[in-house]
This record gives sequence, C-alpha cells and structure tokens, in this order.
Amino acid sequence: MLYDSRSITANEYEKEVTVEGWAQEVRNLGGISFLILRDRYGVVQVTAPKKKIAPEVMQAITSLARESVVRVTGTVKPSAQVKAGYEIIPSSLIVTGAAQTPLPMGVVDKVDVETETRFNHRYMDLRKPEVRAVFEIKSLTMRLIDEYLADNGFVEVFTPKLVASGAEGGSTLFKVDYFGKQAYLAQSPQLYKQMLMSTGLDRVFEIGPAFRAEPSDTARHVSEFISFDGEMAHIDSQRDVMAMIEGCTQFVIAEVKERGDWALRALGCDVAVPKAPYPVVSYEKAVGMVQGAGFKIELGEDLGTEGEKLLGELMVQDGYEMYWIAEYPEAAKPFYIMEKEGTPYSYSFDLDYKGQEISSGGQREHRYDRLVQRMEKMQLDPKSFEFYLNAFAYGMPAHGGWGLGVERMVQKMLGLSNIRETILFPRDRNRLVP
RNA sequence: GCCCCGGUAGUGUAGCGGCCUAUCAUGAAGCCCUGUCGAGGCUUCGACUCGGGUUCAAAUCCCGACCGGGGCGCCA
Repeated sequence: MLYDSRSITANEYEKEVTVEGWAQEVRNLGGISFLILRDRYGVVQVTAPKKKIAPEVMQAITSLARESVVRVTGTVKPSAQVKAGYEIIPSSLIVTGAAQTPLPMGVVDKVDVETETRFNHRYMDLRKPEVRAVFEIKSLTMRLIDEYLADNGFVEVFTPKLVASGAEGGSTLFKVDYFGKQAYLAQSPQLYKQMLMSTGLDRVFEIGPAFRAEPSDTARHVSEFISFDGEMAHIDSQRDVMAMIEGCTQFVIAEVKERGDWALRALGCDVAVPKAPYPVVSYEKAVGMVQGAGFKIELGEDLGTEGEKLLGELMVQDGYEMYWIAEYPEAAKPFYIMEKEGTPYSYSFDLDYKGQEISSGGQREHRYDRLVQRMEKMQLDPKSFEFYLNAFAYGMPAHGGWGLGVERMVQKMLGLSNIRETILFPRDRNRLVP
C-alpha cells in the first residue's frame, strides 16, 4: 500500500513505507541530502546520509530534476529536527516520471509568476497547494449544494446544452453547426427548468455549464461557467425562493468552514458565515443609499459596477456581507420575469456578496397571455418560443427560481481577486487553450 | 466594443537614443560541503515580440500587427 504525507503517523515509525510524489526540492549538502517530496496533502522529507545509503540511491537523489515524480521506499524515523516530526531514510528510489529542465515556471521559486504564465502552464500552477485548495473547496461546495437541495425535496435535472434559441436574446450566444442547422450553446437552463414546473417535478435544480459570448473583459466574467439553477412551483411569492437560497448559502458556507478546514488552511483563508437574515434592499432604496453616499445615479438606471461596489461597502459597514437587491425595474429584466402591477418594477432579486452579484432570480410570469404580452413588449417573437410557451398553455403553476454563479460564490467566499482562480481551465475572450 | 497601460534570458525584473559586450534575483549545468528546511560558497549558461520607419547611432523614438494587464459597459 502507498502511504502519503497525511497517512504517515507515529504508528509507522521504524516501519518501512512507500510514498510517491513530486520532487519539490533537493538540498544536497555533500555528505547528506534532503529530498522534499510533495503529494496531494503536503510534503514528506526523505533524508539520505551518504554513509548509510546505497550509492545508487544517493546518486539517484542528487541527480533528481525538480518536479519529477518519484517513488520512494524507506524506513520512517522520528526526528525532532524535521517539522513533520519524522523523516524517511530511503532504501530505494525510482523515478516514475522524469521532469525536463528547466521548468516552464517554478512551483516553489522565490520569484513571482504572471497570471498569464500560470494559466499557460496550469498543470504546473496547480501543483501549488494554495492554488489546488480552491478546487477542493469548489468540489465541496457543489456537494453541499446537492445535499441541501435534496434535503429540501429538489430533483437534480440536466437540461440540454445544445439549443435552438437563447433564453435572453441572441447576442450573447455561441453558434454551433448542428448537422447543418444553426444551434447554440445554452446560456442558461432558464426555459427548460420553467417548462418542468408544469410537470409535477415541482422543485428542480441543476449545476452545470453555461456559455456566454459576452465580450466582457473583467475579473468576474468568463465565457464558460458553472451555473447553479433552481426553480420551484406552487410558491406564494418570490420570498419563498429567497428563503431557499438564503438557507442554502448559509448551510454551504457553514459546512465549508467545518469540512473544508484543511483546504482553507492551505489557502490561508478565513471564511465567515454571512449574518442572516440577509437584509432586503429594494432597488429604489439602493439607489437612494448610493445617492446619499454621493454617487451620481437616477432612478431607473442600472447601479453599475461602481454603484454595486459602493452599496456593498455600505452593507458591510452594517455587518452584512450578503444582502438582497429586490424589485428591479421590469424594463431591465428578461421577458419571463413577473411585473409588479401598477409600478415600473418587477418581482425580481439579486443576491449580492461583498459588493458583487452572485445570484439573480425572481417570480416568473406563469400566465400564458401575460407572458406573450411581455415577450412582445421586449420585441421577441413568441413563435420562436413555441416549444416553451406550450408548457404554459395547459396548466402552469405559479413558480420562481434563481441562477447562481458557483464560481462567483466561491471567489467571494475565499476572497479571491479573479474568478479565473476558481476555474481549472478558464475560457474567456482571449483564452481557448489550454 | 470603449478608455488607459505594457511586451527584455526558463521565471520575475532594471535600463527608456551613444556609457548595453543589457542590471539584479530566481532557475539550469557543474564543483565544494553530514542536518538542510528561502541552505551556503565558487564557476558557467541564458533575453530586448514581429514588420516597417526616423537617426551617424534604436531595447530605448514613431507607425502597424500580434499578444497581454487594469478599468468600464453587460451579466452569474
């Protein structure tokens, strides 16, 4: 059996073990050599005193190229001089994956590496524990979302990613050739999850990729991201939807803190569970608040990145890292949102986390005639949405839902400056490789 | 798409018309060293994004291309 840096304990002292990992560093002092071997969970030190080691093993260690994969068999010896409390005295060393030199970038070098270089050599970048830890947390986050929603009666679904029309206009769609027909990569499961509301699968969720051909060039946009979508039927108002997201985010963050402890330590990051209940700030009130802070904006205008950040600062001052911005102007929202009758607003909300939108949702328009009216108002042709509209014509309950950017949530939770840090191989306007 | 900024050894940088045969660190190759953990000492190696132009002279100034960074719009 193979041991690793986490599974070697005092029980293994004086016993022979085999470990495999990357040769992070070799410190050769002449009469004694130290090999720092890194694996998923940490490092072990292999110590080779020249006089006690077979010459071929000594030769193998001193000539090792950094980042080569090696398998070492040896005896575990307790040692007060080593941070881990033990070291391995090797009896054999096999290079199972030699590394070429020089490396395209250092894993433990004392010089900085630019973001572009890191992403060009992502396999190497991900060898850094603090870079990799993000993905341990991201995986855990997904699992926790699953757990929470399953406990709340949600069915996990998978909607098509190859679609014939977009959910919110055509400009942000990636075109693909589909057996000679025009198709697109799905920008959102929106239409499909709503259709499901007419079936009896009255609580569904999906965690899957979404594609946006927006020419955005910011630290919080990529063209492929993981969207956590949910939709629930038989609701009384969008408050039911908000309560679900609030419960879910509270659960996820609290459990990440518990179960993701070791990964958070690798990141050197302290996660706080946001104060609940999350305050609900109406769009109207939000505009007033940023105006009060000296920001130039008129009612009806979008808050914009700056306004959003400013509002985030104001809310954090009051101790709230998460908060709702509710009832946006209906004109700024997609066709499927329900209008708030007699006002220019809508039954919609955004969930902001430290000044950045991570989720948006609301109550949907489930009344067929109103939905068609709203499409026409937004200059969309109901005919091209027939497959969707039909589901509203034969018995559709009131419903609402949300979309939440998983990476944005992880980014904000971990305090990362760029969403790309939460994506193994990010896709953006200038990056398609690797 | 718009505004600003930048591209120098494997990596990160200094230099910004002649003192450049281009700085420093890190790295790589080699040698010395028995307790390193940012090991130390010595030697060596390695670069001005590309194409035009200005000039006696271009890494340095101008134009274009390509690539990248920061911000905005839009959104998750």
